[in-house]
Amino acid sequence: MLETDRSRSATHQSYAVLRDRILNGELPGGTKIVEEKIASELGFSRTPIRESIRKLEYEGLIVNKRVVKPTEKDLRNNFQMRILLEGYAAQCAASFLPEKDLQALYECVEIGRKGTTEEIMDANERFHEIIVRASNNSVMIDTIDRMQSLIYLFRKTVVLNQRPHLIDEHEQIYEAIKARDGEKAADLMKRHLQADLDFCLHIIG
Amino acid sequence: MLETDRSRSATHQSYAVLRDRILNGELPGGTKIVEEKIASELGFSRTPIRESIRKLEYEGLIVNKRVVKPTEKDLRNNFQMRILLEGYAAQCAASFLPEKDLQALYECVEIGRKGTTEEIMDANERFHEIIVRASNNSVMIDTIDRMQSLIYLFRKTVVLNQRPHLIDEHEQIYEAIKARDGEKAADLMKRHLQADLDFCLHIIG
DNA sequence: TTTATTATTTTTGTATACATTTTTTATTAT
DNA sequence: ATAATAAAAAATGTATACAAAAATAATAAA
Repeated sequence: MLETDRSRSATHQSYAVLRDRILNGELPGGTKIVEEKIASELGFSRTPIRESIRKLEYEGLIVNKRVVKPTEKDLRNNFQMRILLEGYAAQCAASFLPEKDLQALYECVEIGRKGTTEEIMDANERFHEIIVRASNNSVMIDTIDRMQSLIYLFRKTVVLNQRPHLIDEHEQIYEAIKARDGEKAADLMKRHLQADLDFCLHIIG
Repeated sequence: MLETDRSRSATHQSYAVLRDRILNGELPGGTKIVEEKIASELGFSRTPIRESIRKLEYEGLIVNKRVVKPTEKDLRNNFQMRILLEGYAAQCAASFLPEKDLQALYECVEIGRKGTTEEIMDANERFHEIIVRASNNSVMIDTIDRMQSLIYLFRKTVVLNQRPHLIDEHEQIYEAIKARDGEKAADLMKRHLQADLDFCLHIIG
């Protein structure tokens, strides 16, 4: 259904719409966000709009009342965080990951080889999510969650060019986790993210 | 001056007051936070109070409309994050830290030995802050900033018992940074935070 | 007494109005 | 024409009112 979902709060609805409009480029970086304008556009009052804007500010999608225009530095900063957190998470995964999740991880690799672009993107996201959850650390999970939007925003420009070896790297990480080799899993994950960053930087540079 | 500061917004004022009341124990863990009650208490309307509450929720000081009661798990999660981020920051500091900051770092160590309890606490906080800033990564800096309140809340119970070797450890970290030994600085920082965590857990356990 | 069910009250969510601040535009002086 | 200032407009911050939802208390049935 495409009509607005009356079962959720106005705040939640407007947040979701705004967020999507930013992520899909409908509201490009630099766009001024004016409460009243958004409010009348979406058919809500300013009050819930205000709250969604605040939430988007916390996620870094809105800065100074404008849609963020992430810099190369932002990209580096976010990836450096991911390298630290997901590296650690991969190590945890090697120690703790239950069989069920291990299978799910492998499915992501398989879809990465055979799926449609859409499916591949989902699978990649899921691959990382499973590993992050293995950290069993809600602070980390929430932090990475908050960073997702910004990273996605950047990735859009990159995503159509499928990066070579991406799935191979995932498979290697999967193998290391399966073999319960924490050191190796962490190291591979860090290299994987670094390569991803380098690829992004190369494309936009 | 103790009277409310009219130069700042109601949102900012109420945020600061609420935050402090939570941190100093005036609003102990588990206390139900009711917008209307706080509003009339502080002499503002619900609108700005609502916003401050949201902000405190993002910081983790309010959960489900109640003042957070951090668990041992929360403590561990937060410290694990700090170990990763501040370990990395210490490494950066060894590479990049300007002379001026290096001196400031040493002053923190000195105050740690000679100062009053109040001064020591401030110096300890500053010591870590200088190193975190050396990461030159705003995402990291902001993340650690957001975690401070929760950590402080927990620390309150521990802070009166001065932990042995704390200042010695700071000095060692300072020395490693001064010697531009990134590996060592990171390693010492990680051990330092782990020791801090263990001490906290021991006290509350 | 305990458990369901229904009133009642409290609290939150949202709309609206107005006050304050910020931004833009117009005007004047250099 | 440029910079400084004043006037106007726009946008945000805050208060208040009411509607919806959630929590609590009261009542009835098992």
